[in-house]
Amino acid sequence: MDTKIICLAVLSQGDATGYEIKGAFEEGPFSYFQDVSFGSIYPALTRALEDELVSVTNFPQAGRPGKKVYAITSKGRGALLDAFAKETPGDKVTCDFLFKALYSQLLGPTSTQTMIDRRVADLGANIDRLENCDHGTEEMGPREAFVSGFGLAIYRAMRAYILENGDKLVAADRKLDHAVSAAAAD
Amino acid sequence: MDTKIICLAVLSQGDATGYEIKGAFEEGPFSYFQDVSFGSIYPALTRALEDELVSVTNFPQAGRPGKKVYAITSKGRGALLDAFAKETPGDKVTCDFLFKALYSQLLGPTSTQTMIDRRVADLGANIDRLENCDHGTEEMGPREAFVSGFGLAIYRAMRAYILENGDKLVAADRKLDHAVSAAAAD
DNA sequence: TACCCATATATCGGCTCGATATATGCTCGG
DNA sequence: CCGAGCATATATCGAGCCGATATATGGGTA
Repeated sequence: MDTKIICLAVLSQGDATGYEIKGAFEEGPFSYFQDVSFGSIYPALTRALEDELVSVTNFPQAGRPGKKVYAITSKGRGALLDAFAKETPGDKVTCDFLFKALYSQLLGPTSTQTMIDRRVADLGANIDRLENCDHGTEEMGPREAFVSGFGLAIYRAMRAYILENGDKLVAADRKLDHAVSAAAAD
Repeated sequence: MDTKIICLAVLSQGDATGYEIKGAFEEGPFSYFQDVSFGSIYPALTRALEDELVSVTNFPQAGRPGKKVYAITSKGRGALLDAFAKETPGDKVTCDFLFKALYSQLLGPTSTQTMIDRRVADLGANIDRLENCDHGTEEMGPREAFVSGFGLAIYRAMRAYILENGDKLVAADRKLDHAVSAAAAD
């Protein structure tokens, strides 16, 4: 999703600084599907300001760099609604693990097994985080619960699949290893 | 995954042109988790050539632009192995649908329902494609089967979750709608 | 015949990420 | 009691990526 739209969406629920916009996604249950870097946010806010989609108020602070609190304008609200009305591109599971799996013969059976174990552990950590988040501190609305539950369901499905089929990947690499050894013995 | 590494990985299984490297991912069962654009491939191949990770052979063709067939070098093989040995960043489910779901009050119940229906249909199409691919034409090795099966499992989990919980999202938007109407009536 | 598609390479603008710079107060461990 | 590191807060830069566009032409289809 376009950084400009992310900013507008956050601002539609209340004024915020660039720092706070990043904070809305970098931790909490939503970091699994969306994150934004400062290198995107600040230029995006500047562009949005030029297009009059947002307005700024400066709050100089002693010592620290002054806060710049952004607010969405009615033009910005229109742009946000337009973007939401447009059709969304399909989902994408971006995952280096899958790419490596496709070429696991480069790793060999031992490293492949290590990679699988690491991925399962990683997914477990993510699942724990989302589960605890669920019972967590502040009240979670139905939308937040839906998105967080979605992540939980996907992560569980990933782990289950890897746990069930990972050995086939290792077996393929082991078979190739034997074939190479046999050829070398000739 | 770095485009340079994608190119090297494809070339490790045989010489290819830039056009063929793109073809390896843009269709077939692997497009769901990885794709590369020409705008990335050609510059990446040029850089790899400068770093002596690949070599080229030119095949001028009558009429058409000449094919440039790339081959991986031993230095390139080393770089590929290094990249595979490094730890991978965790998976990411990039999905505009989830972002919109988080802010579905901007859409209202009707549009939210439409969005959900469209997403379910879309996922169904993807599932069909992966299922048919599975029984498909050419022989699929265990690695290809693993990756393709992974996609199938994830898409099914997504669809199941949305089918089961989508109504909660719509209900939240409907409730808000009523509240707004009541406030307007005051 | 006209049009679009497949083959094939290449570049450009705009955008994104990750790293880095700047500036300061607060907290925690040694 | 002092320094390290972290939280707050903005901003910029280089490298790389995506999508669109340009170029060139043979083959198939309406």
